[in-house]
Amino acid sequence: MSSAMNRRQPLSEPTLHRLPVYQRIAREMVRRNLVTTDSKTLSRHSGATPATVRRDLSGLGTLGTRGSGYELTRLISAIDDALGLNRVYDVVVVGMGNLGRALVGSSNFLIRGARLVGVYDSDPQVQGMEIAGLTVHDPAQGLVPAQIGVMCVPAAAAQEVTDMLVAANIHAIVNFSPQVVTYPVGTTVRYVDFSMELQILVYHLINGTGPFGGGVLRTLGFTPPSPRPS
Amino acid sequence: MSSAMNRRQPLSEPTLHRLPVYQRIAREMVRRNLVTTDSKTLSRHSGATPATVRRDLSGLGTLGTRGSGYELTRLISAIDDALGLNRVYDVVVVGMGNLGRALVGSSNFLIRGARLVGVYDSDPQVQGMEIAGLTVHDPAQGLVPAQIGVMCVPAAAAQEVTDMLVAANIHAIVNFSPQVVTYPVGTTVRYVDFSMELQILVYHLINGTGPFGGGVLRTLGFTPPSPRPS
DNA sequence: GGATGTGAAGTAGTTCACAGCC
DNA sequence: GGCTGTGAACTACTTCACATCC
Repeated sequence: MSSAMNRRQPLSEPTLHRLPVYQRIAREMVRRNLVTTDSKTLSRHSGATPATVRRDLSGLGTLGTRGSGYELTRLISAIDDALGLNRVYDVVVVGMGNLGRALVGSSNFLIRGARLVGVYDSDPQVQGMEIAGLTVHDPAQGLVPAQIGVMCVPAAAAQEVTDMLVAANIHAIVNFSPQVVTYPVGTTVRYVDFSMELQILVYHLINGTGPFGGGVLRTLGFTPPSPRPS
Repeated sequence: MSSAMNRRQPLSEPTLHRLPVYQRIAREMVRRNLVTTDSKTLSRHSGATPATVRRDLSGLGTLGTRGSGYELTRLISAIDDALGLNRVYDVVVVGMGNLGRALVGSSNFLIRGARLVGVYDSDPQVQGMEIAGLTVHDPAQGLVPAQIGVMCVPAAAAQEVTDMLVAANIHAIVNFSPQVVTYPVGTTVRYVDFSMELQILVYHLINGTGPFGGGVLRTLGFTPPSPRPS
């Protein structure tokens, strides 16, 4: 039913980042027993303009109905499809401090298709504990095969853990450490940085962007790469 | 010394989101006893092109030296200045589960200028505990005055807590709950969503964007607003 | 020589506005 | 009537390329 690989032109980066938002809204609507929606409603809830919503969604193939709008279940599965959420991916999480536990415990972290296959911590006190149905192991002892690695370790350990992940053939990494790490070409690292959110919010607060400046808040979060420093 | 308010044209959104990245890199360099850097080096570590780095930084006033580059301390304080990090802001955090604790415990969450003034949880078991030097209180009993509110509560409580924050006159909110909330015009909400990072990573993984597609990974994280649903 | 800062050119993303379909 | 989907216009961002200054 769901063939993820109908070769359309790749989604633009901004579109790619709005799709999960639309999906969340659509899921919420389903929860409220709604059946359809339209670009204007999605616009109000997402902050994108109706035209942008339509442009984004039209990139997923023909899924709206002129005159009435979008069927929610169809919309949700089309976005799943576009993002590849109908495929199964194995995820390991390294670092079982508060953040690591918060992540694996959060129902929304493991999205459709993502399967938690390993949890690690270098602290012997934590090793052996059962978290999210898995036993915590020492990452230095080797990692279970996976496609995605998540790092929730202190900044000081970030580079070392990155190297471990790369050595374990895991080339897609989400880094929650406030640390720029280096990695070989062919590896992807996404940085997630809480303090950045605060910084941006403070800026908007001072400059009146966001609340004022047009009514609708529009924000983009930038996260960096870093191929091969010296 | 630091006058944040030299009225330049407001920073563009993409620039605004790269500045913290440059700053992090600069801080790391200072830690390694370096004194200056240049746009090419910042480019390598940030993933932006050298031209983009220069354009971004030139917006902060004249701070580079032709022929040699940027002095790190000057660069850091210029970014602080532009983002308003030299001003003091009061922050409250609602929700002291794993995530809330991880946040207030993380040294990088409270950036320069941000001051944690209140921590809250609706669980009586948690109330009274000392976390990050503060006693946890029941948010329903009222919140201490602050400029910024951070929500680390379950999705089901997100709307209620948003209303509390707004009632307490806190109009800048960071929402870590996977829940789209509604709020009055004049309030800013930034959504931070972990699962979104995974979704985007999965997309890049499938489509070969990022690792391939040009060598350097470039990613943008989009976070939504939502003014007034029905 | 070498790196910044910036007009000018190029590219990407957004918004308009309307034809097409329900 | 209403709402989608999309060429065309517009706006914003990025990149080039070079004059400028150390």
